[in-house]
Amino acid sequence: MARQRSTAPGGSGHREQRRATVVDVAKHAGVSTATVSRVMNRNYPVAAATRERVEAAARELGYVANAHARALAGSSGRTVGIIVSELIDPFYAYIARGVEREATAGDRLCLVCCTQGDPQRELAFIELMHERRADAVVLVGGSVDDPDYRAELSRRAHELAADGAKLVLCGRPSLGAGVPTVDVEYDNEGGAFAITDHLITRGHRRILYLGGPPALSTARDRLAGHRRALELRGIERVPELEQPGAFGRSFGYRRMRELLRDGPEFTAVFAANDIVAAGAAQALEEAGLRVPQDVSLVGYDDIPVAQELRPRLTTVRIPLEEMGRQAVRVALNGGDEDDWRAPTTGALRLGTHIVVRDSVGPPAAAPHGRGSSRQV
Amino acid sequence: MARQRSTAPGGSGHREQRRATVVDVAKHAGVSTATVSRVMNRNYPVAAATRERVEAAARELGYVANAHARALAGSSGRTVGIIVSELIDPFYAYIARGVEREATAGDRLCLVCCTQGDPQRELAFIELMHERRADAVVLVGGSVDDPDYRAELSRRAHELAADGAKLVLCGRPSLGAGVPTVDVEYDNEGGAFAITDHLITRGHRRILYLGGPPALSTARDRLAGHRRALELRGIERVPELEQPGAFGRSFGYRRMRELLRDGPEFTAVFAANDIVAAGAAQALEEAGLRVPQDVSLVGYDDIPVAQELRPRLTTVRIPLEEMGRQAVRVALNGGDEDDWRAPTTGALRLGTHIVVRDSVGPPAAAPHGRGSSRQV
DNA sequence: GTGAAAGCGCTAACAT
DNA sequence: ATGTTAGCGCTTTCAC
Repeated sequence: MARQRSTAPGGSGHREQRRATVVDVAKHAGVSTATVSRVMNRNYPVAAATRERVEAAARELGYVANAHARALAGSSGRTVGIIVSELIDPFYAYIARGVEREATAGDRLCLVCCTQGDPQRELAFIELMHERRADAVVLVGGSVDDPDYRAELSRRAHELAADGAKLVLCGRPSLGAGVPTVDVEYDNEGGAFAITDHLITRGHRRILYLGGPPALSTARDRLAGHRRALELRGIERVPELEQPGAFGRSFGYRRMRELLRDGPEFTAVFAANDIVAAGAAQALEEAGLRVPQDVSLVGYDDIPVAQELRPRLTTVRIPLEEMGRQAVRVALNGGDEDDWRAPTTGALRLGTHIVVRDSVGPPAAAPHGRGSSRQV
Repeated sequence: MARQRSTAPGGSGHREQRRATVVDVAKHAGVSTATVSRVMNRNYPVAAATRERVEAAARELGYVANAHARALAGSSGRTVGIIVSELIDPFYAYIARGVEREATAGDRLCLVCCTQGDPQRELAFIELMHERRADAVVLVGGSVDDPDYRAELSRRAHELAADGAKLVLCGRPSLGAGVPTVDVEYDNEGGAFAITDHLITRGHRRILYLGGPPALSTARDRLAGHRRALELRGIERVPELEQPGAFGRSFGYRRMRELLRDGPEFTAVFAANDIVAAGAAQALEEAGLRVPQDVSLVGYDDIPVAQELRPRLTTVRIPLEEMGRQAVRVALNGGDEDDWRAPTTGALRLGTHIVVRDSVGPPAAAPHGRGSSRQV
């Protein structure tokens, strides 16, 4: 569908309202298009009087620059793309906020896409953003570990790089040394280690690890940190105490409920993220179990719901918004068309730390689980 | 700054990698650019064999279409813009989700901007999106009622319309009959009326209305609904029971705390939204007041936190995501360059309904407030 | 300080 | 079914 091209001159003296262009403005102001351009971009010496006239003409004609023509003619697309799996998930929303703010700060607009967890869609969106000549495409959150997928992603990264744009991996593992990406990560494994250790320090030995798709890098790293902490303290790993699954609230609720019925004994649960923790908390509540008296509970991410739960959730804080900011910051400044090493590759790893609130206590005298006495 | 024209990655014998264009692909495939275009857009008869060759050439050259050139040459920008005040606020996030999904469904990409509540920024973003030739610009959430601002907004609406694009007002009052906008609203006033009536029906007479910037249309409408319910039931309006303010959690918390210390008596609280309710809930909790035994509490929006609070919050549900969807749906289909009445103006009003959960009970024997006995 | 003109990469008539 | 050829609206040397 084309912009209205407006037919005909009509009989009346009205000129058809075709959108005004530089040419119109130039004519109207009695200058050349070059001058109009210079005025609009205010980046070139132009006589005050001339500028005044041009601006007046533009205003009068309701001139609105065409960003496409502008982008085509040379300068960058002034765009940053961000791809998340779900906008309403606070984890992604906070990162998106960081990206949006930094993009705006860098005088760019932000293209946003939601994959709903579909890697195929992710790839397609990268392509679309590349077509829009985005200066950077930020890929947020854990990724699956399919070789074909990684290969495709790498290919896209190269294509983008060939075009002077950057693919930013935010909170997911690097694609390897040869692939021109910018990596902005956080210490997933470390955070999980720290909070598990926190639990152990409080005396817990039987800790239930709950949630997180085993296929997602994020979830895998958290589980790895958890295991390392156990190992370091010489605590035997009990397979039934590892219950990965999904990252949603309903998973936390349902699985916890099942486990409460016929799962192993445990005195604490480490939910793979705060959302899962919220679900688990509900199951615990409905089972008449108190947190932290009967069972301790911790999460990961420190999104707002962590403070809304009762008791308030002890969890791992990630500098979400900061990650988003850094992602675009290094992508935009890290390779300013300077001829550094060919594809500018950056890496950044932000720290995490645990936030202690009220959901952890010493282990209950009678640990919870199959065959234990249940209070109801 | 131009696309990097530079050296190819690796030291091997690569030739200078300028981004491939239709011309390159055409040459490489031994066809004309027109054919390449037809293949890429798969919307025109092309011999299978030819198509095959072209596709191969494109793949081989790593051809990525230039969306700007494409947009310039005729077709639309394939873009929908959305402007919200804050992405991490679930109210906006859900609407944004609807917009994004519908945009994607309509084969468009989504430009997102956050104003952080600044009307000036809002205007600026509209302009930017117009420059990008967005097919629709969705403005989400309440607005201030400044005449100059409305005038500016109207001007932008006209400019957009002149360009075949639509300004969509989502959850905010129309700009008037003369202005070419698409309006997608929900029944703010009605929801407030309903939930206040719910409280009254349970026996409450002294209801505290808490939060919401008086300058925002959203907040004003909610307060209006509240007042109408009171009036209809013949309940006298007590000025001190109306405590507008902000839409944030901290406002709810602080003001509630102050009010608990030296405010008027009340048996129920109607928070202007769920976030404010969450803050109020905390203040209540800290004061040793139980909900709903000592005081009832309701909110507005029905965002996820409403289910996370204990007791679960009774509130007003708004079809947030649906609004977002409709916003782009009517904007995109409502005026398909057909020559209907000049500027296609649409309007849509979605319903709200209250969701009863556990935060409302009958009034406490001893109403809460200044001079009342407080349990601690 | 300002103008003229050559593209940027693509699509869409219009030919063939 | 495929090729030719104008532009789309803007920026940007290069002259003046």
